Amino acid sequence: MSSKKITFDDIATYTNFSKSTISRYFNKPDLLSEESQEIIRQALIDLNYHENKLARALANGQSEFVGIIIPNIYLDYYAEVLNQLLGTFEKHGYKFLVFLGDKNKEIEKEYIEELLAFNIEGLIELSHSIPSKELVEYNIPVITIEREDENINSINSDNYEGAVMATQHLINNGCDMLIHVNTIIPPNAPARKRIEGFEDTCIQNKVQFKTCIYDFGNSREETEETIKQFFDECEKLYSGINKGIFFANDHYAIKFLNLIFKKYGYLPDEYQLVGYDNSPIAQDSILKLTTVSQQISELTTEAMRELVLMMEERKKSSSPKKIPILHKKVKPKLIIRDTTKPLNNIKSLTDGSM
Amino acid sequence: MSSKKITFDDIATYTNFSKSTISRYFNKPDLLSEESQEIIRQALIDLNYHENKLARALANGQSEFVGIIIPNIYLDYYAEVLNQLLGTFEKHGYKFLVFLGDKNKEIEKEYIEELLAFNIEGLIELSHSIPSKELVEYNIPVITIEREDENINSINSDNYEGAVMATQHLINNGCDMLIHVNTIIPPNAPARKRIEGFEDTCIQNKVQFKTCIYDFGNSREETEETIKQFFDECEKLYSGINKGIFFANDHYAIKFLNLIFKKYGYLPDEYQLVGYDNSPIAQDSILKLTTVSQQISELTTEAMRELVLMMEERKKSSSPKKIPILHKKVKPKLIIRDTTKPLNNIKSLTDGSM
DNA sequence: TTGTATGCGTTATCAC
DNA sequence: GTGATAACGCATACAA
Repeated sequence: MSSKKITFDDIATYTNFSKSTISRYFNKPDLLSEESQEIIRQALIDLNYHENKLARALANGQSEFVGIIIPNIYLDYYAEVLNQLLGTFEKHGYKFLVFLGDKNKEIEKEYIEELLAFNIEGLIELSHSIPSKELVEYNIPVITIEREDENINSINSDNYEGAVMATQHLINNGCDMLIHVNTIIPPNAPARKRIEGFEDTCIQNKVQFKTCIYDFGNSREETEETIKQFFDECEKLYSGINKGIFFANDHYAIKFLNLIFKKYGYLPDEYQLVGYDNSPIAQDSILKLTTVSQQISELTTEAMRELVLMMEERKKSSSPKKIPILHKKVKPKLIIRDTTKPLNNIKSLTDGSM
Repeated sequence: MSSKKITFDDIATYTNFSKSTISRYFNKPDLLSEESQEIIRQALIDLNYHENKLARALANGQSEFVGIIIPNIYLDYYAEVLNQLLGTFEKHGYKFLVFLGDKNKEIEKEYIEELLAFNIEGLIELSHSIPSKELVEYNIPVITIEREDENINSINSDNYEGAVMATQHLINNGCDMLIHVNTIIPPNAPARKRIEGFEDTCIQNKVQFKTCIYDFGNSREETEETIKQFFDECEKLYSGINKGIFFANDHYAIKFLNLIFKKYGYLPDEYQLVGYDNSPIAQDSILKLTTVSQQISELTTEAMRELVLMMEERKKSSSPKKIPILHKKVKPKLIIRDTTKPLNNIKSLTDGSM
């Protein structure tokens, strides 16, 4: 039926206009008279025309594609980031070509080549394999989210601030011993700032603290085993002390919480837990977890805003125009739920105002 | 530096070959002599050539694009499906253009138009808005996953079988009262089969049962409230009876499990719970949940396999070739964990063999 | 084994 | 306001 492809040529013959006029109808309709527009409009319907954006992209150099390289989508954080990014189609009209990165640098570079072969107008990089120094060399608009970004534009959550808020909250609640549990983080990764934020806050408040860095392995089992060991150690070493534990993510915190519940059947006052990420799991657990939200929605909105700016800029002036590198930070939010509560002592009252 | 775009023309001049020969180097290299190949190979490096797949696609009609329309990515199930689908790039080489569907039919149809404008070779539809009858009319290879599929090729999890396995397991374990909790499911949706599978199995085994359909609302709060009411009812109506509860998904089951733990501090023998989906949460809960895995990996592998077949077929014969509609089912898997266990009575021993 | 000519469906540059 | 013509970068039928 409508199998044969209708092109501008067909419409031109049908309407007795030229190809150029048909093209103008789409790109600069104001140049056409009202009647001409109406004639073409009708012809499109009569002939059942469907646009070919490949041809368009080839001719004008604008693919409307944005590439995304993301480590995976089974982690809540990445899934939500991708979710939000894809949602911006309505606003900006860019289509997304998505690749799963983080295998190794070479493979990821092949992905970028593939994306470039389709003339992507911009790239959003969440994967960690390619140093920012090399990303710059592709000479296209790139924005990174939550990764090493020394030489390139980026949007990051303010990890330092997030850690400060979590730590201060635990201190305000009257914890006497602060513990931070984290995994091995690559140098330059923004998440490292959480450790600094934690330690600085403890020192400033003159409170006892300990930073525990573990290798959590690559499987659920290893992670659970590691948390279990940490739990046993806590029970043994800090029994009777009011502990405030700040975990690097919600999963570690929930695993810990489950161990506590299995042993006690409830969360003893001497334990206060704070997670990170505000993943769905933080609300599906036996007690709803106090956590730090990275404000993913703002993170992605900002990322797209900046990327669109860069892409627009590029269309106008072909002059490279050396703008200083942009590192934007999004302030996280402490979400207080049921795994932290003020202990009944003076400290928690005075700390807030001092 | 390497800003100017190198084309086949440049390579042709550089090597004293013609454009066609350069093209052949990429598409039918065997036709070239070894020396010619070597010369061109070197020229590509010297000139720093980068292929333009837009031009290629325009010329040969093969975009290498597959469109995906998926309701969202914050639900574990969809996130994992997308994760797996994107992972097939290594195997098949198709690039994925991803859209978030399920707003309404009109918008989703616009997405499809957009995808068609980029000459996608095939479409994977997970969203529910567009009836299969209308999907067929686009006249391109389409495969649906877990949705209404009357008029179109599809891959579905065998929901009936999944429900049977879950129910039979509860019966074998000695439950005297079977309950199935589900939400309001649109007609024709494959998930409906779970209800049938549950009820049929109960009837066959002559065991008491009840099917509870609730409107779980659109927010976490509403869902929790509904589960809470269901829990209270269970406690009141079926106290002392060995209940086997089969939930439509892991989230409902976990919410229920949390309520039990908050009340009792453990899972009493009179409760046995089975979820559905094998979401990550099933293993992060206070007790690891017995659940039915949809075998997402096989679901997506099969989907891509079939889609690739259809796409290949289409390239060869332009004859529409009426093949019968394919409805493939993937067998789910019962994953037994800590929320079910055989009760000590004869029943659990004999039931299996009868 | 390689070259010539034409087409893919648009946009862009002039010209009228 | 509108039209002719040359790009865009590659593929392919037909020659040689």
